[in-house]
Amino acid sequence: MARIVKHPEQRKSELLTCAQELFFERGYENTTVNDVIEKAGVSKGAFYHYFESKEALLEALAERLAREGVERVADVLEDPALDALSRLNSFLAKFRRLRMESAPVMPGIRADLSGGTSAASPESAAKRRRGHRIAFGAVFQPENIVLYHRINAAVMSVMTPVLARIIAQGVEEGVFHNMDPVAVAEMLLHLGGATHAAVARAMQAQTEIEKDEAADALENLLRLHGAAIDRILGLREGSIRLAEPGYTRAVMAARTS
Amino acid sequence: MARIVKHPEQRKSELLTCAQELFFERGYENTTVNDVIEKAGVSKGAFYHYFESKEALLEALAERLAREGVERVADVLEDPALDALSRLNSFLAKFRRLRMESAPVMPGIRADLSGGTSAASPESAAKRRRGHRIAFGAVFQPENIVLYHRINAAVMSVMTPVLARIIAQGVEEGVFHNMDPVAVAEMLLHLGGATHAAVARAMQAQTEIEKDEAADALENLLRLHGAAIDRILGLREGSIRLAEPGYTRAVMAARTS
DNA sequence: CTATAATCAACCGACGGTCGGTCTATAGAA
DNA sequence: TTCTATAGACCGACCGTCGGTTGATTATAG
Repeated sequence: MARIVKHPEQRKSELLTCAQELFFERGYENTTVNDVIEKAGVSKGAFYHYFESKEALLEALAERLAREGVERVADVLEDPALDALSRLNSFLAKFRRLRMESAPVMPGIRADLSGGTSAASPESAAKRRRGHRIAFGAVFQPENIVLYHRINAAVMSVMTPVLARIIAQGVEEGVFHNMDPVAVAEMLLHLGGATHAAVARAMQAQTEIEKDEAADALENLLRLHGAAIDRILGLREGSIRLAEPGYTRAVMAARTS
Repeated sequence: MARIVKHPEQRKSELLTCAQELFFERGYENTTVNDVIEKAGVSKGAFYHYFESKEALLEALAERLAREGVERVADVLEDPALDALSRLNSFLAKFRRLRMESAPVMPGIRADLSGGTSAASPESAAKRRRGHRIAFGAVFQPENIVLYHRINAAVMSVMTPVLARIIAQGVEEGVFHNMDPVAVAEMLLHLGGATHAAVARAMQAQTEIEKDEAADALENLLRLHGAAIDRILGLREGSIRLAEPGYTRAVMAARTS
């Protein structure tokens, strides 16, 4: 076969992108290395030139997603005008959005970048992020625990210090009342896991009526989680707002199947 | 080979037990079906007579462990003398103990029931529970996310309603101040996930000094988690006691490697 | 400055070994 | 006999290896 040489970085990135799409569509276990190299238009040898194993590929993907995640919340961290509470609220909002966007499918958009050659085109981070939204929401399917938990672990480990800094700011400002920002950060992120479970449940909804109910339930739950965070941080009830009303429903409506 | 026929229930149980030991020692992925049937002294055919797939085996194991888990906390649920707070405290203590016991290895005990024939002897639940303590603590190794999360999911789904009932009692008694017991139960159990992560970290400790520090850190964290639960439930600080002082250290000391 | 050799990363794809799962046959219970 | 439990040879998918190739880059000679 014709030999195509590319910048190593780009190749690696393409492989990751193909893997990401396939993993999100079919799940990690149901995707073979051959699937990935076929989609990327690369040989076995090339693949194993870049990644030690299929596992390593997953790990690298998790890391990349985690990095992209922090990039997306970077602005709320850097804005010096924000007090701790608003910073935390913005952070949580962005974080939740991040979570949900890796789930739903925007129907119809899929056609314009599927196919084996998509990887050949130059890749912007923005384009890859589109890939997220297009994915089949497999992260929420039960068969994909591995995929989800790997990504989640990576995201948590980069997000913990970030969140901890915000909390530390709050403690310094005297608005948050707790010790050990890092531990509290971990707890809040683990609570995010509870949210994930709830989102997964909501995603199971089939009929319109079920979806409506699920969306309501989810928003209620988010309010409750918000209240829990209020209490953990020693804030007035209602300080943390996890649920912008209607957002949940909007996201769910955009989802296919 | 000689054909040995047993009560289906017992066979199934033996297969589960062998699988449990192997999974805990080597992890799910690193255990082959052949390993399991060899240890159990059974043919491939027999195995696939009882379980549709390797996956199904894992699922069944997770279910059994979850069932055994509720059995072990059943008494604190049924004791009518307990008020909600003491019940919750006992529940959390037992639950935490459950978590930790599936991790450490009691050195030296291992010899007396290892080997391929152990499965042939009659099995009491008590003996199987010993198996827990004997396991290599692989549940805390990073390569065993699958194993851990499957078990955890099963345990959570049976524990949620149980915990919810306790919380509901507390709300009725007017000592807990929050709504939706089920959602709160889920949150508390997810917090348990944070504990797990911390335990996993503590388990990494190698030298005696490191272990000591890790034990201290872990107890601090448990106190913090306790405080968080206090706040979520609207209790006086110190009502929930997750860390019996010294217990953490004792458990860690009992662990090999 | 050009030509050529040497080097090395990037890439190819056939092949091997492992392992989950299937299938046919049969022993024993009812 | 019939049905369930058991045996174990066999199949095929799939991860990873390995020996080899290509082409860009750099060193060296002319």
